[in-house]
Amino acid sequence: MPADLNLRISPRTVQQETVDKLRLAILSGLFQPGSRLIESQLCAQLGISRPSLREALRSLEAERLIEIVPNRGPAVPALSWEEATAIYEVRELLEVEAAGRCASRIAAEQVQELEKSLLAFEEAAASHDSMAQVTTAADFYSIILANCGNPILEEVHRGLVARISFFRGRSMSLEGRAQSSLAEMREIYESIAAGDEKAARKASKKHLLKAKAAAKISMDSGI
Amino acid sequence: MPADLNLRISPRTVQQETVDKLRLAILSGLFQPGSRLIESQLCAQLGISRPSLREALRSLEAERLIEIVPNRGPAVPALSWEEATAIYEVRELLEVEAAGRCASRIAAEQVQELEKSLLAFEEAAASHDSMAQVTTAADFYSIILANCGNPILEEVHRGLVARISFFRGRSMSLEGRAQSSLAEMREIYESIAAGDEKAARKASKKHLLKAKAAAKISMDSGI
DNA sequence: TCAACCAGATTGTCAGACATTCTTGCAATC
DNA sequence: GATTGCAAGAATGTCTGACAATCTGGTTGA
Repeated sequence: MPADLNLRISPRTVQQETVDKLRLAILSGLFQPGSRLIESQLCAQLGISRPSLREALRSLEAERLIEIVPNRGPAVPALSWEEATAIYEVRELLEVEAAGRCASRIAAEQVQELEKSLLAFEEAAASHDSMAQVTTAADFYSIILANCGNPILEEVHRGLVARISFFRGRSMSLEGRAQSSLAEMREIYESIAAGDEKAARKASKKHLLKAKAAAKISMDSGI
Repeated sequence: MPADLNLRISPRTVQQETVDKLRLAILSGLFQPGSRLIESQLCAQLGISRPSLREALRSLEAERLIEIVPNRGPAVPALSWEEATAIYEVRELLEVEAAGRCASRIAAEQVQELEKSLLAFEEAAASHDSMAQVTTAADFYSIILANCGNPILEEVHRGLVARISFFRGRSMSLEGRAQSSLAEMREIYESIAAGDEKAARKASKKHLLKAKAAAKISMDSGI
């Protein structure tokens, strides 16, 4: 038996469930950026006590998914474009690296998985369900990140992407963005499948820059 | 008055104080990796209630400075070398980028500050106070990170460095490491002061690789 | 119109309680 | 002797209830 196999079964606690539910609510846009969260309301909605809720809120605060100002309580932060840009830049750094590493080390089995997720995105892109588009695109990336050989890279990346989920959802519903996104992702996939590290980096960088540009457009237009 | 100036004064809450104290205790090595933290003991030592403590612990858990296993409670994680390597790799990615950006955008005033911190490290390196060495070296980096123009890069970097503080302390007390570290840092400083982005990246990368190697040695020798 | 003020809402923090789970030492069994 | 089973104690997960400090919005008074 491998020594590092963690056999411990972790019972899901109330606080974990709460963190997951709230995180999902934020990422899916149920809580709009800028809106405040009222402890008593959330307790009632979730059917939990205040201490449990507050623990969950502290976790989300540390993840930067909410902000808690003393005596004002928690709120979903409204990202400025400067902050979003900074996140996109770091994300580029990580994602390009991950794509490159992934290309030179991914197993055949995972390549198939990656292809499958690309097809799933293709289907979503054909529809006009921007929620499904964001989800399937996220799956595609997470397979790449999971196969880059560095779990920290994956972890940090996930944290950053979560913080710009708002922009991702809006930019994906931009006219023609899903289709061009599909083309870029296919290029990434081809490079990785071919084991071409350099091409994978290049394709990944191109995709990121376009995604960022799309996010900028959607932000400027929408306000 | 600039619109983005945040004039809100934030009263420091019990939970913030607690997070800071505990974080410092972990970073300074007061709590050894692997050791478990007992809520009741910490409450008594810190003079706070259990709910406040638990909120603070959740924050630290989200920062990955402690691990909380359901029904077993919090503990300081003992980093494996694989995990440490992964962190060093991402840190390299971020730090090299930061050094490069810093070189091409830092103001003269900040260069002076950087020089001052280099001198402080020089002094610490001459002594044999490895605690002071780690602190002053951390100051040096944080000035670079603060001037790279990307606050997210800075934030993520700080989080990663915190998680390997244990290794940093040990490797710095390695024979001759402080002196060679000083030489590497001086090279970084010179490049940045000269505004030479490429050289700054190169020097920064070299420094990181050596730091990582030193950490490996200290780990292998010390168990 | 504007400033002061007051009531309600909300958060920060604590104390205490109890069920569940983990740990550990000891006894019993093979 | 090694292993299993059990029981007591310790520690955690969660809840209820409470109260002071702070914030918010509207009303009153100048």
